[in-house]
Amino acid sequence: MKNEETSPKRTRDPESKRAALHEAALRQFTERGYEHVSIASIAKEAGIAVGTVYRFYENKLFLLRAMLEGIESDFVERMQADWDQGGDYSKRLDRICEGVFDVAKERSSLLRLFTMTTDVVYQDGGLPGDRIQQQIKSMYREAVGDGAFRKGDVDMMSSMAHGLVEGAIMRWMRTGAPAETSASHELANVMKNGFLN
Amino acid sequence: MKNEETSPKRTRDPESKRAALHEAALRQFTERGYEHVSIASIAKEAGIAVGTVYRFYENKLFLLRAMLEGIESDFVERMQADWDQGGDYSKRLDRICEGVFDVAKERSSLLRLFTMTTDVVYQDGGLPGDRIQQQIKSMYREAVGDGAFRKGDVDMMSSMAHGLVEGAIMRWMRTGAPAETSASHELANVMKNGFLN
Amino acid sequence: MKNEETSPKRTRDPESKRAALHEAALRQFTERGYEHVSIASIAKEAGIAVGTVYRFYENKLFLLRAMLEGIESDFVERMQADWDQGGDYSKRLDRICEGVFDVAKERSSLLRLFTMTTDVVYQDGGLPGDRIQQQIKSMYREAVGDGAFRKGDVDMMSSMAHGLVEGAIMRWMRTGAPAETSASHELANVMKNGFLN
Amino acid sequence: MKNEETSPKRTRDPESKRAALHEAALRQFTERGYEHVSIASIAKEAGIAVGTVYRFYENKLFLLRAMLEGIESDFVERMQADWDQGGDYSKRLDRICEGVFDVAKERSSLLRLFTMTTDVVYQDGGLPGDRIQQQIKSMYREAVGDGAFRKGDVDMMSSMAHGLVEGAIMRWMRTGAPAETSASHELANVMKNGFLN
DNA sequence: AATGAATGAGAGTTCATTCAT
DNA sequence: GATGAATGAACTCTCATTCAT
Repeated sequence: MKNEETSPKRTRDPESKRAALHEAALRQFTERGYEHVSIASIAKEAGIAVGTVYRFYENKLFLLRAMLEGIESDFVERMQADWDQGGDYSKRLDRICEGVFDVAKERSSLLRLFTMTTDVVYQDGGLPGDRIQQQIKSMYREAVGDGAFRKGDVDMMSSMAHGLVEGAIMRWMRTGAPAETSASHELANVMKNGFLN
Repeated sequence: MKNEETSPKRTRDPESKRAALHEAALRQFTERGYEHVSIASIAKEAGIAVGTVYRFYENKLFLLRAMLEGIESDFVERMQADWDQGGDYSKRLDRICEGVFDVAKERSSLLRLFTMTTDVVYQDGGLPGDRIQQQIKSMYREAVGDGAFRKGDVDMMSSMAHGLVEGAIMRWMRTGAPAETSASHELANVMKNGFLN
Repeated sequence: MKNEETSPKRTRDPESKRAALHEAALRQFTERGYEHVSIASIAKEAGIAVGTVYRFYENKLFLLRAMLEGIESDFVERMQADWDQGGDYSKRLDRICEGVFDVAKERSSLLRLFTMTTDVVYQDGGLPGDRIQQQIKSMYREAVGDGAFRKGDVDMMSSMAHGLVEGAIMRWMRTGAPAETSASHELANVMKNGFLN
Repeated sequence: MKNEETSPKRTRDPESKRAALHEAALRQFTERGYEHVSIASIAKEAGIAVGTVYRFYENKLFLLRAMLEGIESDFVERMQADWDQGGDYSKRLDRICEGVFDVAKERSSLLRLFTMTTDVVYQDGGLPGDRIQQQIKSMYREAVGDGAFRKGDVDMMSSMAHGLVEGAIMRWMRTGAPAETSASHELANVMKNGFLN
């Protein structure tokens, strides 16, 4: 069953195909932008037929969404987990800042794609990042209830917090500097000064 | 300003044409997304011929860029002006925060477009917002030199500041709440706590 | 006839599969038109695999032809049988007219399909209906030889007779009115007046 | 302005283009069937660009319909005119039978197409030929009111009359025999015997 | 014999751009 | 300068057919 790349046709297991498809799509979407990438060109790079793409995903947009879906969850879940470890709020912020950089590192290509495709993915008024925003908001509310965070319009405060994190990560993504640990420390500091009582 | 109000279409004045073109393009780009808007449909709404669009702009992308160009400058210039009025840094931050909301308000449609088209405008690695980022960075550097701002990786710090502002404005853009003044106060507070020594 | 009614799908008996195939194809062709029905969708409704369709018929067109083939034979054979019972020509026409409505009734779905697919089935210059036409022609010739039918260009006369029958049946198919018996009487009357000496 | 076929691009008046388009479409639809003809191939034969086809017609089906539209009117109008000349009903039938063969002759290619495309043009339950059918029905009713035609289910009678005419014309279309005059006489005879009192 | 995943040619349609008028 | 008809490359998506399992 170990096909040696000799017979290009009708072989390989579905999951390796899906992986190749994602990989090719990710690379091309990131480099040229969703709208400028054709299914044909993705299929070609992935080594599958055009029709096969449509066995995996109903259409081009669903392909993009499927790829993006994971990353938002990754952030949300990691933040939740870090938060739930408890401890004082300063400690929590430290952990969360570390956590988001971890996820960003692991998923850097996808993250880049995530930030590129605003106008295409969510047409219903939703925005990519909304789930993360929600997560931040609920943590914020809890912390305010505990008297740990400064008061203010919750939506506005959590949106700013979200922007702060995004800014930090975007910066780090572009050059890798400052190193991850240092970056997460700087972020945590500003968060504490900006939002902690 | 000397439009006769008699025949709104077929205006002979080129600048009124350009204005109509921008208006139509802005509306359609914002509503349907750059890629899904055709030159023909913009031209029609603007009351000019397809070919005439190409007298104004070399191609579709140049039209978009031209429209976007202004808004980044508007922010940069306003921030610079507010900054240059001097005074202590806390005062400056107050002014700048007010200023950005002013610009955001005046240019809200364009700003929306600005945040929608990430993947289309800059393919060379540049990002929309880079000029604003630069502006923040240079102000940040100056303030650190004066001992007013906390030290840190300048790129990271200014990128976070940028994110913070963006988050605040995005929030405000989506619902108009909290009211402009209040929003700018909240932003200014977080900025002072987060970045001021 | 030994279907167990237990598991209607995945019958092992090839003929029941063929029947299911025909049934599904008939329904879908009639509803959506030959060209807009996919083999996959027929196979699905019939509860068999796509590949299995190709065990029964070489390709999609052969499937359609096979389905249609039967109905032309049905008409031809019934007309022949009714004619062969002999008696005077007026009686024969009565019988034949009854007969065609009988067949039309039994095979109404197929008949509808038959009238829908003109441009697809016969590309060689033949037309659906040609065999029926031939049958009518040979009966006509015989009746003219006997001095029972009016003379005239045999092809033209039998083609008109064919048209007359078709017109009557089409009318009846669309609404079921007038009732079968009445319809066949009206047809027989016109045939007698029109063609009998 | 008399372009000598020298510059294949961007010339010729719209009507010559539309004519070429119709001609090419008619030929290809007739020969290969609507579904097997691509817009590209029609455009090529017509000497225009694919996109130009879409300037004339919204889509492929509209092209077909536009081509067919005329012929039904031609028949209806001619029948009406012939009928309206008055005289006894026998005379009217003579005239009408001549008339339909005239139209059939003038429009023979279109007529062939008309009879080929049953399943494609009218999806709403209507059938090509329905307007002709209606026309026959209204004439039939009038003649029955005058006591000139045999009584019977009006729908059935007129549908048979329609079938008769169609049968005659189809026959004549296939080989051109018997000659037009003779063909129309035979048709008229059968109509008179079949329907006149 | 039966399956259905895989194929890829080919379809209809769109639209940025050109250029004769 | 302004126009908009014309262009044709390029797109997404479909589906008859094949063939490894």
